[in-house]
Amino acid sequence: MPELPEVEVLRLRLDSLLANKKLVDVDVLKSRVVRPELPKFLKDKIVNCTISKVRRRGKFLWLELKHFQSESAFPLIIHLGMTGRLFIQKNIKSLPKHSAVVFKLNNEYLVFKDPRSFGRVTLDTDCIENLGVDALSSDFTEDALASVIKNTSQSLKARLMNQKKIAGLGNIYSCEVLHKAKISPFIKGSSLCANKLKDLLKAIHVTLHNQVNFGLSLDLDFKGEYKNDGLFYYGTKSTQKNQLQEPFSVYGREGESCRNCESIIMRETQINRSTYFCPECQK
DNA sequence: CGTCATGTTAAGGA
DNA sequence: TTCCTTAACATGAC
Repeated sequence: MPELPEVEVLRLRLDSLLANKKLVDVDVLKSRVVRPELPKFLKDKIVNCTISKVRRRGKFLWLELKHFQSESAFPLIIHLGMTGRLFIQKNIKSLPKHSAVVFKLNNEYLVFKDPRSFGRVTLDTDCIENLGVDALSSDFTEDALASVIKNTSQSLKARLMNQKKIAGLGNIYSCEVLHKAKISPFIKGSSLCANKLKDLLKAIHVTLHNQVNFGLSLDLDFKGEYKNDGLFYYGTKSTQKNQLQEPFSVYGREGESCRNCESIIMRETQINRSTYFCPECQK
């Protein structure tokens, strides 16, 4: 589920559903997902806290918690990893397979499920303190982008995916953004001219905003099924006929033709991931 | 059977 | 020290 637009859509929906609700209990079913602290420590800290706000930076989501007497808030951080999903159930008579953590509220349950267990629930703030600038924040300027992509031996795409430099772009949207800006994923960032740098910044903004709007347009119902379950999921294209499709330009389109120039989209391995690109548009 | 998958990070090398 | 590359984590879809 997990790049910036999907997490942002989830954040907006969760914020309206969870604000001012109280955490009554927590049940950790997959202890691997709660790390590095122990599940008991987590439970002791968060039970009886109230959720004041749901926040996000990059792909990290957190519930801002307050103890009933205390003024200060602290974050309960949730990262979805590759397969994490969050949804709300009225009861827990049947929990989905691979449920990892169940948060009990007064009249409902917030369920975190994660088959691959790459996701994480934690009180340890190291992971958000070391993040780079959020790709949708107003601090993500031309200067910020320039300082991230120059003075390195890494390829431009590797740089875009480095969360310590820019928070929010993953493999899908890094491919998409570079195609939109018509820039090769394999070049060094230092070789980008000023105009191309502007194109790239704009492509990042437009692509991410469009995807957030797309996600908000989906009809989600938080029932915890694979479809319409409260998650903006990139696999939605395989659901109902009247559902909008996520229109990727290059990602997952190896062998298909580029919509700009008709060339065949290629796939190559780069930093252990698949990079999809148009060899004509992105020279 | 084999290959691929939206992500992070510990460990090792330069 | 810092910066970079690789392998590993665990399960499912095709």
